[in-house]
Amino acid sequence: MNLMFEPLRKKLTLPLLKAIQNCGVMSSSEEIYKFLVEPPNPDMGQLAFGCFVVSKNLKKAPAVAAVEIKNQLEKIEGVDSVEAAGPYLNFKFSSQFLAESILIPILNKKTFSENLVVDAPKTMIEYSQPNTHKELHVGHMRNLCLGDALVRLLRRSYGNNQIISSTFPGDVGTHVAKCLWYIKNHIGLNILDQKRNSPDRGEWLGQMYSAGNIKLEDEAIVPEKFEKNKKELTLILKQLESASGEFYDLWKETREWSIQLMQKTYVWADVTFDKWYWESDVDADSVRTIKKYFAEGKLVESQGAIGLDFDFTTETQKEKLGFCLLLKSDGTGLYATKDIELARRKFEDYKIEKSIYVVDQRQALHFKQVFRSLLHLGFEQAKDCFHLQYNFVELPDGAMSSRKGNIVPLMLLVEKMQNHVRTEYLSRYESEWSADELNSVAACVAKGAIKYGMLRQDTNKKIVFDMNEWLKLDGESGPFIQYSYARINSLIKKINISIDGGVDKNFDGGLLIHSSEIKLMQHLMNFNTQILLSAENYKPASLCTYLYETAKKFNSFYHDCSISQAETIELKKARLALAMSTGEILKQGLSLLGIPVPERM
RNA sequence: GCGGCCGUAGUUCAGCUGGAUAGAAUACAACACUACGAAUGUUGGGGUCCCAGGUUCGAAUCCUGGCGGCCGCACCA
Repeated sequence: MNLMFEPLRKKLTLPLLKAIQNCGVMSSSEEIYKFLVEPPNPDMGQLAFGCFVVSKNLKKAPAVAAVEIKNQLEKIEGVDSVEAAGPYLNFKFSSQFLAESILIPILNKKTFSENLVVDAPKTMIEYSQPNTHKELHVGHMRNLCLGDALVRLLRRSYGNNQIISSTFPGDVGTHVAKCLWYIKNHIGLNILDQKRNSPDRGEWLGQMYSAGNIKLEDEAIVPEKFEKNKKELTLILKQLESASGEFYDLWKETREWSIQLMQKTYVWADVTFDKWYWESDVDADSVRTIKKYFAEGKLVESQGAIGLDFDFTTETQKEKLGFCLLLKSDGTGLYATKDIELARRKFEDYKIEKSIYVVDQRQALHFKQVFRSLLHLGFEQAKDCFHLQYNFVELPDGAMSSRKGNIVPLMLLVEKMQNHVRTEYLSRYESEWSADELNSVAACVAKGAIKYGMLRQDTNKKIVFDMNEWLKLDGESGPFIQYSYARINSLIKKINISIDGGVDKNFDGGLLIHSSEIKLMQHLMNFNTQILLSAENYKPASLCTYLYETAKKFNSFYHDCSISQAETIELKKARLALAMSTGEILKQGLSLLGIPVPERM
């Protein structure tokens, strides 16, 4: 259940409820809280109540209802004026009240610790399902950034203990076989002695996979070669399955190389998982589980295979999800087989009530079938399983595919971005800052650029990745927000005044009357509402927009209202408090997106 | 054929659980640094919100039907 935590809205609910009841209409605080919106123009006030709901019950025009409610409204402390403007009641708060109820909780950090929701469900978020023996590319970056931001947003909203993050790497399967096949048949196993000590052995495996795939596709048109290759691949897969033989040993060793490369990426992204589910671990059990369900009569047989049919029409039901195949006619499992077993483990091992899967949109039907199957098998939690689908990252000349080998490796983007930031923007500090600081700031800004770029766009729109466009860093970007933060930070250091008794105590908020100051405060007011909205709608992109607007509103304030040149020391203190609050919001907000801030840049 | 997602300024996108005059960025034009950091700010032009119906006091937003693009639909993952 969501709490009413936003102080300005909360302030108006009770007086409004009373006034509406005096007009003879029943309502509730929750309803009123929900219908309080921001006027289009901040000069009209900070909050507006649309009288449409009331007018319906009153059977009067909304504008008439607005006037009637206004007449019933008692004086509210902190509210300077109430105006009926057409169907709306506009409330203008005093600067004093705005500063007290918005800035002070930010400065004493209450804003960042108060509860937003009670009775939140225990939730698992699975994201990043990388394959070993392949290299992560910029497409995987979208998944990683999205999943991580969701974990952070939901932890803030639901509480840290309610959220479990997990990953499900694919460390077995035909892609592994293809990679090993190519090394053995076309490179020779001797090379491994040399690769063992090579720093790029993980990347190299990815290249071997691509090369193997291309080779196999080329040779598939010659029937003899096709048959020979198929036999060799089957042999490899059999060895992996039986956990013995030279390919099994090879797999065990090379798997580690890939995992180390993944870890490197996760370290870069500041991502950690509470639980790693390995495909190799789930694989065998999944087939056993499905066979058990079949023996219990919960599944059907069709054309020698086993699964569930969700394509039927009866008098009461209509389903068009197709046939969900769970066991092939040769008795082996499929992707869906593993996902059923995986879900079972999540439900039973962690007692989760809600399960989120961050996977690209091509899997939409797959997850519909899996969730439907889980429900059929008696898992009520399936109703709270959610597939967060996102669209692909493409290159300007089309789709990216590690099979074809036309990928932009994820760490290449990171490297290019860091170098770019270092040479184009930070070179001016070359003589002033230490090399360590230059490097760490470049890394921080690059991270901001990449993560923000991946998150700012709505999940169901595709991203066309153009390296040159990404390196531009102007307009709505992560570094724009980081820059605003860095500027606020150095501003605070330079102003060099102290606020008696700490910044959260003694400043006169009543002095903040410039429209840029009011607009900024009004915007800061919505921080927690915005977080909850982003979390519950699974939309980190909306938090991106919010933070970008925060930075822009701060920039306007910065240009309109000088702090160092403020007329009085009191005004200086008040403006400083506003700047500090904004800096805090930017820092905390970015951290929920997984983006750090530099102290200077 | 069936299903999912998308269609808003030249371009990339917000807004979509219905509400006040549809917003940014970019590109283009002009202006503002002896100044708390110009990775900035201010101003300007630029729109049949894919089309047609419907619901409503009110539709970019909801419903129906089209059109266009991408994706998916049984032994791959």
